[in-house]
Amino acid sequence: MGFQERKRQILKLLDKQESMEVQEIADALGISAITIRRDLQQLSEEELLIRTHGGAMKAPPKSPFTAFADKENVAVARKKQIGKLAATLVKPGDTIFMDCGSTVFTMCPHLKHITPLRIITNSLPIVAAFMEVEDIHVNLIGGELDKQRKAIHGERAVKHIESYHAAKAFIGADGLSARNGLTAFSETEAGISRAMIASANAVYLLCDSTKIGKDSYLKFAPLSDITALVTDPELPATQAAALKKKELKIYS
Amino acid sequence: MGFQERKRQILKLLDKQESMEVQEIADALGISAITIRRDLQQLSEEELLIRTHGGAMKAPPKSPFTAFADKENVAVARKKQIGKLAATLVKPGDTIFMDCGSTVFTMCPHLKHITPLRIITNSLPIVAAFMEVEDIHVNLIGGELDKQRKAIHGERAVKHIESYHAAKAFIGADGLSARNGLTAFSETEAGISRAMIASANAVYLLCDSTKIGKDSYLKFAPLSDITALVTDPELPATQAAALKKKELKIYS
DNA sequence: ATAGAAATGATTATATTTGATCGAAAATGA
DNA sequence: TCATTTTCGATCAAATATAATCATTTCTAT
Repeated sequence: MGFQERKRQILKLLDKQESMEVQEIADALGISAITIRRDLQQLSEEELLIRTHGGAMKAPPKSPFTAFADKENVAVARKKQIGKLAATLVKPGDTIFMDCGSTVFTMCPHLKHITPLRIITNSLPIVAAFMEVEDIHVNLIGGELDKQRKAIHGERAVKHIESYHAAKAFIGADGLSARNGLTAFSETEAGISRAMIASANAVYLLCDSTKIGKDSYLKFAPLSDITALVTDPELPATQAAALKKKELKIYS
Repeated sequence: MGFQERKRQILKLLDKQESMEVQEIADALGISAITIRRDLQQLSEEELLIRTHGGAMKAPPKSPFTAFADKENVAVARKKQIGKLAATLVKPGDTIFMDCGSTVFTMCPHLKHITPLRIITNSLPIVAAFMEVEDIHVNLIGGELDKQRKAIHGERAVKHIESYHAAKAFIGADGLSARNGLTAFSETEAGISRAMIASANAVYLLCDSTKIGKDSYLKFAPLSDITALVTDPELPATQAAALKKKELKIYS
């Protein structure tokens, strides 16, 4: 068994075990502890795991192109549910806006068979997701690359969106409340969302229940701007009631 | 069994096995280990697998952005030379256009330390290449996604380029001759190149020697539009002379 | 058919990798 | 705090893989 192969094995073991001791790994692979130590050193230099005294721990998930940053990894299951549900609102032949949030991204796997479809987006992970899909046409919004969010932002991007029209827009938000409507962390992202809202017939807000009833710092759109909220079933009844009172339609 | 056939077989084996040792492959194909080693070296240069001490591993699934189509794999070494040379023309603080050709792409590794830098491009592989580079600012041209070329094309993309200005443009071509100037296969790509030429102070054409003296079907720019040609040292003297006669500067 | 080119295989010298040993450093428990 | 135990890092020797060189075979074009 070669060097690289062993590295893979170690990582695979760690994937299940969360953390392991040197001797434990050595026994599992039938190889001397000193060699395992060398491997661990290299792997930790590559930041594929965390070296500890006597062993190693699983590395915090790295973000390649398609992955999202750490903060996004909360409530993954909930987001996936939302993505699946939101995808049912899309029909073959639609033209849709999709913004760069991680919740919106979870729609992608469910969209692949709703063809033909035209997607206008500023999100690079979304572009990557449809790279191999024949009948989905992608229009990528141009502008400044935001490396952290893996998306395109800026004034030019807003202009770009304004020159298009779509039947439906799927957007995210960092907070949603009956009182303050849609709120966001980031000014630039909010600008994109606003532009999409303005250019779409129907606007669907994808927002998991943990964000509902909470406000982020920037108000960027009133509740009346959105056609419906798509969320998960764990939305507390009191929150649901408050939103319905404002005549907001809710899918969950 | 020919050389190409063997390569295919090796890749097929690896597809199932995840990783194999040299001797293992040699036995499976009934061929000497030394030859397998040579094959593996070539295959790893083409990035179709990962060479390890004692064997090889399946190539990691390429990110949908970084991979180029197969036809690009010809003349890899030549292209890399050109990329390295062209990168020396870039200075810290520059704003540059880069088009979506594979030759232009080879500049990327050499640009990572020329900072700060501002790159305006329609190429997704280039965007991916600089995703993790702090001091390189990327402006992605917006428009229709061309999945095959992993680039953005279309009328909107041309408009986008026209609204910017850059000190230098680095572009490719499918053919170059003293008689017909720059030629291309694809109408849409030619449109992008033309727009970049029009909005840059200096235009550098990156073109490997196999394409020089040949014409593709669409003439898209005269020789006088380009500041200099960057090519490899294998350019035949007769071709070089013909181009120099037209007052074209050549780096090789 | 034959010369030249390319691919393959064998051999040897060089590189890497592996495992062992031992002194130094770090963790553990009183 | 100190002593004990464990782990770590460096150096060395053995095993193994590789690169380089050359001879042989196979293919190609005339």
